[in-house]
Amino acid sequence: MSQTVDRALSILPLLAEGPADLGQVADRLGVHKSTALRLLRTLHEHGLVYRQSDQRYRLGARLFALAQEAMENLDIREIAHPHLARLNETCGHTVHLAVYEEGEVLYIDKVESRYPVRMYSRIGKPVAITVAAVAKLLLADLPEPERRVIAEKLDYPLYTARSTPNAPAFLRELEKVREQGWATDLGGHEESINCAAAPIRGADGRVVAAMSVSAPNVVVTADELLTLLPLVRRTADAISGEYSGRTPIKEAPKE
Amino acid sequence: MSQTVDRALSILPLLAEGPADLGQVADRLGVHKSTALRLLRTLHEHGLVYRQSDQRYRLGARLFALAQEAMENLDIREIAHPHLARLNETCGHTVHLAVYEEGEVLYIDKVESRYPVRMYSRIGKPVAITVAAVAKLLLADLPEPERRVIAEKLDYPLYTARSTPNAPAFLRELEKVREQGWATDLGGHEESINCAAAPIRGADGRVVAAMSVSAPNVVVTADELLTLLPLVRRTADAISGEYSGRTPIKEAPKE
DNA sequence: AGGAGCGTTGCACCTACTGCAACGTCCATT
DNA sequence: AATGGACGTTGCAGTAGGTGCAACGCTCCT
Repeated sequence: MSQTVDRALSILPLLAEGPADLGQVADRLGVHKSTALRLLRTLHEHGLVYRQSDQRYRLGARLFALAQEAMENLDIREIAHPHLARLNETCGHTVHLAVYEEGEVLYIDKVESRYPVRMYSRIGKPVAITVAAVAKLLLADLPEPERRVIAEKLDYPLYTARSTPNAPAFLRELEKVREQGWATDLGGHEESINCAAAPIRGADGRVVAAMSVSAPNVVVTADELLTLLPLVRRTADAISGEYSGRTPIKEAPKE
Repeated sequence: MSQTVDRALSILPLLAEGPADLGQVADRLGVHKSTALRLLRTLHEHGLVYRQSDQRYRLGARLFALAQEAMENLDIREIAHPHLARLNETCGHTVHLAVYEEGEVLYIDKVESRYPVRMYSRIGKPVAITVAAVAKLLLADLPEPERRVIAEKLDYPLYTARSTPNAPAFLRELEKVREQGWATDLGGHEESINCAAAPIRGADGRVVAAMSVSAPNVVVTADELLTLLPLVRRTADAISGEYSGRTPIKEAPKE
């Protein structure tokens, strides 16, 4: 491990606490002022550190730019796929991955069931937004006013007797889903199909995608499917972790 | 300037473009694989890079956290946000908040009219500094010699026929903006988009941020947008008042 | 089973990082 | 106005430690 880089990077969390001048940085790093100066200069050239008008150092704007660009280039699908495949190996059912985009919920990945009886769905196709378990999770995470606006605008087709009938019922369901952190669709879209879904969250805690397992009654009952929920949630959490770059940080660098 | 740190930091923008393996990083840095490995390891220990399951490297969670903290230290943003949101409620258009830092102008907040969900999506991106209304305001407030130096160094891309063509034109525009206390961008960046902007000032009268409303021609004409100018200026003044009235002291949490 | 590609490690060399001390500048104090 | 102190900055000599090389181990593909 590189000492110089290590020291330089140690400056960042230090500055995250608030602005500091050269002396303070040098002290807390345990190095000579001149050394700290050179490190700060290098950080500065890369825009990670900003020198405010009173000459003290602060975290710089390039940090946003980097984080922002990294977000954009992150492909949930790519990251999630191995997890989805593994889940499918374990339970055998169809696994879906979906995102919310401009008023629609879209399937962006799918691993087919090993059983001969499969549910129909297509990647890229908008899902039945008022009933699908993944849709509930994605909408439940939106700010309340927006949820309301969307709910009012939607149609509520009665696919089955258990379909969500209207906006108030939908909003109530969303509230419930939001609180419990998972969702189901028990025959709300097609009479014989049940789903259990869990949210995938980004570094900021917001829901960026949702995943589900689906199976028809003829293969497993709704109750049996629900026993998979912990597994689904664990898988979703694993994807969240990887997506947000959450490293099991070791508390190494003290002395 | 420290070579080692310089190399290490050069990895970050490289990874922001997308995941890369050791060989790719080493090649693009122009160093031996073993060197790149050690740099990456150090970055990894600090959580700035993350190693995904396929062993490729990516920017890590710590970077997002730091960006977040850096952003939170900008208390203008906190103060301004409710005002921006209210303005957005009133006029329905996109509202931006931007600051100047180290030769760049960056959006630090945005309220999007149509897709409030994606409101963080472009924050952190440098703006088109030669044409954006907020950029003109922020640069116009710099001391004259500094303005000139910056203006000389800039590129003047012709996004549209109305883009600022060169340094003299830009300096003239800045002078005008400085005197009138507001700025516009009428199709200078994208043909169909107009903006009207106003400055936010600190207690000492210096411009600390700038805000704007933007709307495409298809929604409102440039003239109609300009009728919002008084409202934008009043909002900016309200933020200025609140910002300068408050003690901008951020206490360090330890010691 | 063999080979290619990639990450990893130990090592010797010498780059370039470090701490020191001296200098410049700004500000507060006398 | 003069002086002292605090802080940032720079040139320099010594050596800590970063670098590239080459060899090794692993996994995956043929």
